[in-house]
Amino acid sequence: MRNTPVRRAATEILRTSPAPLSLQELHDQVRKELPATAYSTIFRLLERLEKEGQVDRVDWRERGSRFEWADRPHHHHIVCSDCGQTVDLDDRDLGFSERRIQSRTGFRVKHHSIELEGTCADCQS
Amino acid sequence: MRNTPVRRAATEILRTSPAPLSLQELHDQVRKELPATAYSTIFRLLERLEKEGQVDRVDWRERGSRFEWADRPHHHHIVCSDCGQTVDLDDRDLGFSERRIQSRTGFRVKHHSIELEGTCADCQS
DNA sequence: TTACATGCAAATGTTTTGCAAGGTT
DNA sequence: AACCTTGCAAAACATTTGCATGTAA
Repeated sequence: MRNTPVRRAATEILRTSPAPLSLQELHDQVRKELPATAYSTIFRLLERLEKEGQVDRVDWRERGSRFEWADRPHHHHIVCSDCGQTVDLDDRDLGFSERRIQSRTGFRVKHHSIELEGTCADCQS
Repeated sequence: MRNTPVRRAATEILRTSPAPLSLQELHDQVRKELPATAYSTIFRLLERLEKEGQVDRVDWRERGSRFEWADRPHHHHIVCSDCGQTVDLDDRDLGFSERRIQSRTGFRVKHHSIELEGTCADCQS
């Protein structure tokens, strides 16, 4: 993959983002530095990064697809519906085990997607 | 809600479907009985049934939004990626507890969405 | 008769693609 | 120079809405 300005900017933004970004959000942020950047360029970049496994896609019902840099191990998210704060959760936090599912259903589990929504401690007061 | 042919057909199909249906699939099935039925009619019907809580929406990453009759209690799904067979799972099956999340994160959990994909026992052989 | 439901067509919104021009190696 | 990337525009899809007509109550 060639080292171009758009790619440098986009990957830097993705790497340092505290929460997964939508295509639109990433495009907006890249354009702050490189205003001429096309939406389709970001589309193709994310498509490619996802295919190569450098970026993971997260699907939230109401918030659409979002992307995050794939440097952290497997995890899920809980998002605050008031302020948007996102916290990562791993399978252990969730009590999730593919083995348990396998023994209950006979299915061999390939993927699982778990997304939670709630109110963070700050927004509860 | 008025008792019309389209609604009778659509609700009967939804009620008896073994797995959640997409808008497109429901439209196709309704048209087997009522060929003139418009896509937008099914769109509006689902929109309304969901709003009234008679139908639940399920979001699968690659399979899009699907709808199921809301007569069963809260549950999730595991789908066979080979044959499409869908099995329901409840929170107990998954080891899931909102209380645990709450104590680990401080978040008060409002919703959670869990979708699994795998290979069913039949397709493993 | 009245108000809701439907079919049709078009508007919106989103995701994807084709292609010529420009940039990286 | 060769090939990959990009911007632009349009295509392909999917979702949603407006409106005149049909139909249940």
